[in-house]
Amino acid sequence: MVVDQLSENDTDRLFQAFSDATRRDIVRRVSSAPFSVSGLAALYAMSFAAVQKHVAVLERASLVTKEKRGREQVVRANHEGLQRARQLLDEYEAIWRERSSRIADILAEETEQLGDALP
Amino acid sequence: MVVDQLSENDTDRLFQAFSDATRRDIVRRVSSAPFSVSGLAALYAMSFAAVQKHVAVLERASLVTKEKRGREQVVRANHEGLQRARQLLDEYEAIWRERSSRIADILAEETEQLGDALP
DNA sequence: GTAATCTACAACCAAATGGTTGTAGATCAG
DNA sequence: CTGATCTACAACCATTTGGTTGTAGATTAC
Repeated sequence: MVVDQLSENDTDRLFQAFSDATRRDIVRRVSSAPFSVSGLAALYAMSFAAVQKHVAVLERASLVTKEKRGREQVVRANHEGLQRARQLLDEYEAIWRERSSRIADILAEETEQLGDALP
Repeated sequence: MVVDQLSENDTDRLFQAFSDATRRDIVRRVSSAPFSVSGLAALYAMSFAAVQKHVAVLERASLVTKEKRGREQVVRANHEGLQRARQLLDEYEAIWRERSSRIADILAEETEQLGDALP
């Protein structure tokens, strides 16, 4: 499926975006209030251009949006990316739980047989 | 309460580990059943050494464990890493929801005032 | 015992990543 | 109008990443 192939790349970008402490901090900040790019840049010990790149990475990952507002660019949280990331991890959790419960079933069965064998 | 103090580097590694399609597939596979490293390697169009490295990345991220079993190395899902990742995303979600509800409150207040102004 | 299998690890390579500086175009303030 | 501010983007650099091949040590199978 072409859709899946494309979304694999999207997923790569999504988790890649989360794999940097500065970017995670930007996500937190803009999740509670909008920031301009320069407003964000003022928060970190790195150049404006570096922060600009981090924001671009987050935008490509659908974790933030940018909106031109006069000469500023307003950065806001984009819930879409976060939602997708959470959903993916939920799927892995579901797979894990399924195996967990299969194991639990087997243990219960063994316990039952043990119960049969003992008076 | 300081339940799980996760260093920024640990978090980097965690999400970095998820940012590759092969590694995500390995996580899914070993979540439903244990695999040897060579058993995993047989699934992908890349060298054994490449898969070995992917498994090592997942192990450092606490997403899988390896256990020597004869000459094989059995790879299993490690729920710890997945849980941490989910918890982190839950925190971002909480921050976002908080802002969301603040905005909803403001809108409700405005609607109320509008109601007061209109007969 | 010998051969096949499984793993570890080193050395190497191309591409991506995260940072820098510098330049230039818009927009706003006084 | 002029200067300050905000952004975009290019060029460059060091390090990391994801892959390769090759070698060597255990363990298992016959």
